Parts: sequence; C-alpha cells; structure tokens
Amino acid sequence: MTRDGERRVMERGGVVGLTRCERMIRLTVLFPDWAYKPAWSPGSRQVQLWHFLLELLGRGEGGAIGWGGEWGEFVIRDPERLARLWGERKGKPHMNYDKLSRALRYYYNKRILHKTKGKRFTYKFNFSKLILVNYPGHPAAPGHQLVQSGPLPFPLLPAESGLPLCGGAAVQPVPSYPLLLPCCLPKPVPTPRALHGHFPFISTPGRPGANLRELRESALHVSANGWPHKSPVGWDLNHISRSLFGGVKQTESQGEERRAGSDAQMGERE
DNA sequence: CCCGGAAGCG
DNA sequence: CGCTTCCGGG
Repeated sequence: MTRDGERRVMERGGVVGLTRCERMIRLTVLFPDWAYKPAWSPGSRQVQLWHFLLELLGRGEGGAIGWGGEWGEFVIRDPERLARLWGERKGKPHMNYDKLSRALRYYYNKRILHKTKGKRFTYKFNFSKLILVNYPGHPAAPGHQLVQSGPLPFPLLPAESGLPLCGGAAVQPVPSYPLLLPCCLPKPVPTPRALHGHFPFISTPGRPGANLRELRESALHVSANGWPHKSPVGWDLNHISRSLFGGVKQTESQGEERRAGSDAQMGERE
C-alpha cells in the first residue's frame, strides 16, 4: 500500500516504481560518448577538464578532489595527485597543478567555473552553464555513458523560480512531475534579452505523467537520448558547446557587465 | 597560492 | 578551440 502519486507516476517518462524522493535524487549527468572515445578514434574529441572533474567528484574519488562548502563548490585536496590523474587521462606526463590551475582559470571567462576567494584550492562550478540531463531511468541513453548518479550537490534550479529543487543533504520538496529538461538553447533565440543569463533548463508545465520524450523533442529539439540532434546544419555539439560556453570574452570596456539577475545569484554572489 | 598574457600545439 | 607550457607579477 503506497501513497497515491508517490509511485509509478512517470512510467511513460521512463521511471518505474520509484518513490518521489528517489526520483528526485536520481538525477544524472550524462556526457556524450565522444568524451570517452580514445583520442585517436574517428570523430572523437578529447575529454575536457570539467568532464573529468565531475567524473571524479561523482565517483567520490577519495582524497584528490571532493565537494565542499556551498553547492557546486569543490576542494582539491591533493592538487598534485589530481594533476597526475589528469595528465594520465590526457597523455601529458608532465602535468602539474600549476598547469592544471591555468586551465581552470581559463574556465572563468567561459563561466564554467569561478574561484571562491580566500579558500585554498577551492573552486565552484557554475551549473547554469552545464548540460545536465534529468534522466531518471537507470540505463544510460544510447550514445551516452553514465558518469555520475546518486545524490548530487548540484544546485538544480527551475528557470522561473530560482529556488533549488535538489541539493545534497538538504533536499527540498519537489513537484511530482518531471523536474527539469536539458535545455540547449536553439541558435535563433527569439528573445535573447529574456533568455540571457538564464539557466540551461526548462521546467515542465507541471503535467503529471507527461511524456519526457515528447516534451524534449517539441520544446528543445533534442533527440530521445537527451542530446541535440546532429542535424546537417550546425546543430551539433560543437555549436552547443559554443553557444553555452564560447564567445564570452567579456571586455569590460563599457561597465555594462551587469547580467540579468538569475545568473548572478549562483554566479557572482556569495 | 593565485592571476592572466603570450605562444604554441594537435 | 581547449588546453599545455612558461612565466612575471601580486
């Protein structure tokens, strides 16, 4: 005997027999498979550093790196060891923390990371720029590898409310319909001003039992696996990557750097 | 430690 | 493009 609405809510969406809490926690980060293809295989790109970091963080890789502090904050406990692991992954045997941290600093402009000042070896993910896939089912979508699952200290925020839906120890109540969808903003954005600084998520209209796949495809032009189509014209991962991270050189010549509120609350603000 | 410019590489 | 390497400066 179960509480109504707590179980079997989203079978069509891919969730079978999970409680609401389980669904809420079973948020998953998926990376495209090119991130794990060896560098020499055709059509592959190298793993990026932030992939690697999330991978280690998700595994609870003891010692070298771990979550700490606020949501999205992580501490590098053993910098040289982390650098060694990173160097092994990239085939750069002379990697060290000095070089790795330079790579991290390049993420500042791209707004993937920023530094939490005062705390040594402590950085913070800007999750509003990361592609997260709310994929509640166990098997990873075809073409993907599961790199992290389980409780995430991710500050997942619905685009409109700005309230955290799920985060680490303190889990907030969550609606019983699909939470978030991966949002890779299409290239011709109708209202760039309104979307500027928003989270790369779209929350569903609150239809219980709504079909995730339908919503994804209709609203976001992504395939069933949650990632965008490799459409003939410029809608592949290169463009996604550019539209999310690229082209943010941000010359502060005008002092017009003020971003629209929603992004600032997880980015610049403390 | 942390920051970013500069150059170079695949 | 996403680092890697190197480095002067704070």
